[in-house]
Amino acid sequence: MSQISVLLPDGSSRSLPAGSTLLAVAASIGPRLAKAAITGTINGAEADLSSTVSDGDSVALVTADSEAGRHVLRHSTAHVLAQAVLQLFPGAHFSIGPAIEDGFYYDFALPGGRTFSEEDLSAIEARMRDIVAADQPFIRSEVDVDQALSLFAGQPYKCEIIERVRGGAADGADAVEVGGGDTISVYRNSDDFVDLCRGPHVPSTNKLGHFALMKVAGAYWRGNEKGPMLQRIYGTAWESALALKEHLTRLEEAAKRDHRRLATELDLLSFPTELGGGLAVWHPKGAIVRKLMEDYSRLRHQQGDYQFVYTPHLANANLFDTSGHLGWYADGMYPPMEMDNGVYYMKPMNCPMHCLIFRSRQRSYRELPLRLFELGTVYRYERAGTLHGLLRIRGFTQDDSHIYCTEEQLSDEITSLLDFVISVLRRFGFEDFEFNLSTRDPQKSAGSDEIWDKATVALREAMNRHGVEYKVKEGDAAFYGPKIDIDVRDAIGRKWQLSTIQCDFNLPERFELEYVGSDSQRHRPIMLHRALFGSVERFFGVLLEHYAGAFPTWLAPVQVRVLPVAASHEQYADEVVERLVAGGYRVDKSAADDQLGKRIRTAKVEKIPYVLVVGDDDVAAGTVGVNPRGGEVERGVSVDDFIQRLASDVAAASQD
RNA sequence: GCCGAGUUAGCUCAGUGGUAGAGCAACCGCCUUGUAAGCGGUAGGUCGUGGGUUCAAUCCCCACACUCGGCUCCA
Repeated sequence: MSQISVLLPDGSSRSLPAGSTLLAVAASIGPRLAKAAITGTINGAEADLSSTVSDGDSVALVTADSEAGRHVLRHSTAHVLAQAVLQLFPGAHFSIGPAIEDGFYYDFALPGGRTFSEEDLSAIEARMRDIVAADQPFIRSEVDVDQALSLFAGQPYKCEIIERVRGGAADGADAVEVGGGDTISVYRNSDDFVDLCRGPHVPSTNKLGHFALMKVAGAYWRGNEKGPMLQRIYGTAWESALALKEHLTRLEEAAKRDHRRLATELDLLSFPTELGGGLAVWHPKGAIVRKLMEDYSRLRHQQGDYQFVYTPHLANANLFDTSGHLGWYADGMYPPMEMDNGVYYMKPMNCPMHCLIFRSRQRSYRELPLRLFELGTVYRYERAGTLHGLLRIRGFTQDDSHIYCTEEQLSDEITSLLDFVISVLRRFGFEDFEFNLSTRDPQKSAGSDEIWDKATVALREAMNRHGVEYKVKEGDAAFYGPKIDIDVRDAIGRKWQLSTIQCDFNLPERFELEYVGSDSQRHRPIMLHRALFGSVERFFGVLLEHYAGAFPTWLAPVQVRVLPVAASHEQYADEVVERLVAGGYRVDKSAADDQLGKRIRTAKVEKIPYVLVVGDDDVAAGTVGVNPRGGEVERGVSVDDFIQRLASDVAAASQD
């Protein structure tokens, strides 16, 4: 038998008999790898371990503890889920089941419109474990469209996917199922279960097992809300029991940070039913944090040469006709209010009003860039099922600015805005930023191609000049222009979209905005929409989760709590409180009605940055015992020293 | 808006076709406390709202509101 040679990732080559499989390559490297490998790549293309390699191929093996490996595990586990469901629910239809971040899902339609219950999930999971224990191989084969249609007769969703392959329209989720090309690949696990799939898959179900079914939810077939609603089962799968456990622990930790839970526990705000969905009331402790955030924002805008404006919450429908909002987004606006002199709407955005301010008198090029800033409260009629705590809300306040500038100023303005955004967000403890450029969706946009191109180029140029890397989201722009969205990573690595910088050639045209140039001629300004927090409410929610409720000292609702050890120390405690309050700090006292340990615990649960304990020693020496959040207790600190420490703590986090 | 699950004391949650319970919190006592829950007592609920079934509904049915998990949407 002739020998072939394959190239390994480390640059070495290995000689094997012709017709060897990827698994044989793994085995030739070592028995441990042969056991750990679940798939591989041949010349960069993903492949099953059973694939044969050819002379000169570059090959690599994929183990379960890599991102690619986990992806395969999850996809294979999704197949096991489908098999279990088809066995337990005769007549069930299955549609698609991809791997997703941390897990997988599979969509089904049950006979008679039945839905899955929690108990069903346990039964399905048990059946899945049987399938894993049965050590079923994943056997790949390729068929043509007609063979595929007969193989999946009685499975309308599968047949629809296959038909789309015939029509050459397979893409996205379909491609995951069938791959590209004329032939269709299928994977068979047993006599009664075969699924469309591009693969690759683990060689056998015994490579799986560290999974859990998480929840069941409705999902539209092909994501089309006019199409049928399927039943989606979500699961998670990992390479080891430990990795699975760690994932579940991470979920628990994230749940503890849930801003809705923290908002209630820390008495920050609430969503009274009487108020209506998606509307919040801010309690004193939430309101002070919000005020500090807003104060900081105002300070930075003032320093950044922005001009403050105020505009009303209501406007005549004519305004939103002019702006185009009624044309494009009437569905997202609160319904009209009929009044004797016309129809009024709650404002969904501040920009039309800022345009009116620009237009209120003649403008000179010497005034540009003109930066109008407002903490402007807007109302959007978000659909009932989309509301989500502070993150998706119907009444909210934008730290909104509209910048009017000349075409020549555009690039500089955007470049400096990028600095401004990053600088402000850093003050709130964010360090990781990701930039996205959203481009035009021809179906949902106003304005000419030329204008859009110009705006898109300006945004690209600015990011290139600034040296930030960015991703492009095709067709994700607002109707009036392309935008840069800025995502941040929070303390536990979750991604949040916060800031936005949007280029708009459209509104200046609609409002016929003009300035007088140095040539004495009238010109049309360009407009930038931008928000840093986005929505103050949403940003507050993100901050709550980011800090897990433990606001840094400069933002904490209560910065210091003074605890007299016993009633005899109350007077001294009051003196300490008075001194701190006089210094401008937010301080309170917990009287000696309860035992000290109890009061310390309460303060810790409230996540107060500093707990000061004062007793006999302190009264005698003019000191305090300092118990900082997350730090070591220190006795006998002079009040002056503590104030100094507090001042530097507050300053460190808030100064630029 | 769609699919599913929920809504019981301020909070977290038990519970039953015969008008309700715990822990924490609150309040009142006792304790006089040195770094994460001292002890005892009291009060607190039209069981989300409105209809219906029933001798009887917090429980079963319907509608609505709100919440949660997704889907869709997000200027």
